[in-house]
Amino acid sequence: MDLDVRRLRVLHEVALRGGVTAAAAALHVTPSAVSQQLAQLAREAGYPLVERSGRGVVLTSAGQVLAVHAERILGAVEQAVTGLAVAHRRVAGTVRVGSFPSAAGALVAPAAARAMAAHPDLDVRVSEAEDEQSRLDLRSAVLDIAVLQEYDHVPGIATAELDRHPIATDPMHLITPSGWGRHTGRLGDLADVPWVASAAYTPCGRSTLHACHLAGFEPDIRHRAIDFALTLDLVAAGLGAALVPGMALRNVPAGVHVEPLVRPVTGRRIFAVTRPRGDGPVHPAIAAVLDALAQVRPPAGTQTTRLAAGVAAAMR
Amino acid sequence: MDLDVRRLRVLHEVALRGGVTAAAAALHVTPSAVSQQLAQLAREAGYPLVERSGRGVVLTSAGQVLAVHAERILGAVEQAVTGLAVAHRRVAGTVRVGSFPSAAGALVAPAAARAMAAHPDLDVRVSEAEDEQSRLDLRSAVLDIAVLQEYDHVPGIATAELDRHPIATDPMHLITPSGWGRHTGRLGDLADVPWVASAAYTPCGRSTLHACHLAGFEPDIRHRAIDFALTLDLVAAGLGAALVPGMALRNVPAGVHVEPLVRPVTGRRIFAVTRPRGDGPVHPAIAAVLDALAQVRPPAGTQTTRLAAGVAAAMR
DNA sequence: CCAGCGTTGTAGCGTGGCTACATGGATCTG
DNA sequence: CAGATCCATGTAGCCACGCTACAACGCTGG
Repeated sequence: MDLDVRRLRVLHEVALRGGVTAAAAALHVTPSAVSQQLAQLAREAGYPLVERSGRGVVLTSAGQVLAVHAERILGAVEQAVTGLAVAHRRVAGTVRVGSFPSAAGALVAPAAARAMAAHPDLDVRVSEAEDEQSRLDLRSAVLDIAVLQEYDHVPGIATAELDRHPIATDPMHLITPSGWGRHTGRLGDLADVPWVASAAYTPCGRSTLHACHLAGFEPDIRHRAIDFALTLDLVAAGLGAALVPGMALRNVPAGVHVEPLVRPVTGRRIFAVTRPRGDGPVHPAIAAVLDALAQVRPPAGTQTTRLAAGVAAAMR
Repeated sequence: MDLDVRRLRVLHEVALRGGVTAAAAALHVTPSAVSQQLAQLAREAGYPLVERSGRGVVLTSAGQVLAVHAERILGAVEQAVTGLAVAHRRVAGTVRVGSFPSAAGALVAPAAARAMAAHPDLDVRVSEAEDEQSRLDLRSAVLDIAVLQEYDHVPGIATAELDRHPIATDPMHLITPSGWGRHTGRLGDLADVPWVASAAYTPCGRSTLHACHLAGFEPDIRHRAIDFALTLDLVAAGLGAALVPGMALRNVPAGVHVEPLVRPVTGRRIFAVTRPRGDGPVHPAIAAVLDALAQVRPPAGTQTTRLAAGVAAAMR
């Protein structure tokens, strides 16, 4: 009984994505192929692994057990590949990095360029995605590094069982139309103005709300943006004040006043996660990108604090 | 890059057996198939894994690294199967036990019968083999349990990186033709008689020699046996004295006097080894056989001491 | 230097996995 | 409550991969 890795990857993907169709999409095959592989794996394992539930499927207890082991096995395979690269001290190959939008341009793009310049055989690929999708893609080896964020006082994404590499802290800034002239840096002084915020389902939107509550008022949110560029434009148009992380302040349009938020001080932590490597080494190519991420200086105009200390050390 | 388990098993086998042909034999395929799989694996890994050396091949450094990881991966796969069986508390399947000759009949056969009687879905298969071959077959998953021996003062087989389960200690006995009448139990009193010993390359043969040296004399070894039955027949024929472990004394022919060796006291330890399971559980079927091995009472006439204590505990 | 062993290439066959399509069950909607 | 939709699973057929059998080649030991 030999439990092919290919099949185990299928099971893992079904467990991760919650269905045959989603797993098939992630694996770039048809649902039929996934279904057949699952059936074959169940035959080999001796127990049914999934059972139908409504429109979809759920894992049986055997399926859950095997899925957990599958992730370990896939990890062991990855460690073998890493072992080969480490033995040859070769920084080469493709590293796929997923990042939430505002860090993708400000942090990941320069880090990718820096890493590729330093290592000619290294190929870094960046993809912009929301945190949760990055996390899933990381676990299913679509990505090698996920750059995630965690706002103060807002529950972050679950990163247990993933390796965490701090990159930077990014304090919130208060932006107001220049014409207002109310530049105290204190949130409480802006309780009576209209607000611009990120969408309610985003951690930034939740963070804004929480910060206002800390300052003792309920913000009158008139406009909702997804992209920080729109937030800036709305503020530039005089339609309200907003709270944005420093990294979003690379290209501030005219008519916007920026100041650090001094009361209450709040912000977000930016960090990278990788698949757990146990007690083994990090793949040299991934280590090179993590290094570049830790060392990149955010573009002028941002107020982000680097956290290079310890990151390079943590990688080896 | 996905490194199929099947291929990794091929590499592992080549590393273990030291050649393509030997690995092919162990895997029940032709050498050509092994060679092709190896070439394919090298292509996937990105490095050559073997290089020709004289008539055979040796692993490159990359090959060695990958072989080590291969064993871990194969272990992880086995732990997955074990996890399924444990989750269903099902003592079923085939357990292959390899044993050195004298324990195979005295210990393993009754243990196998006992285990199969207790668990109807359990299939135990016994094969007699020398320690070193059992060890190799255990590591390449041809066997699930290897029953090995270790004589006092004789270097035993390397069992590092294998899980060890003590079964019994087996003290040496002095056997002499009945007619001699020299029954002191002391080796030193038999310095001037002819001897029968096991072949020089066997640990028992070496043990006999060492015991005589401890007693201060060089034995005059006239006859060499492989099987203890022949040893007994030679002694029964009056051709010499011999030193044999208690377990070999199940069917003592007429004309042989048996007494425990009291000076010097020496013997062998009998133990089972299994593939390392890390911090995971033992497969229920294997645990059942280990349990039976620990609990079996050696047939009447032997002088073996059971070591049941702690074995059952160690298994869970 | 030849015989033999061991590994590697090549042709051909069989197995197995994939796609495309069809089927069947469950949920949502008008 | 029926039709639409979504999701998983069977079926047929094609393609790719791995195996065997056979041949060739290199090294070693007598």
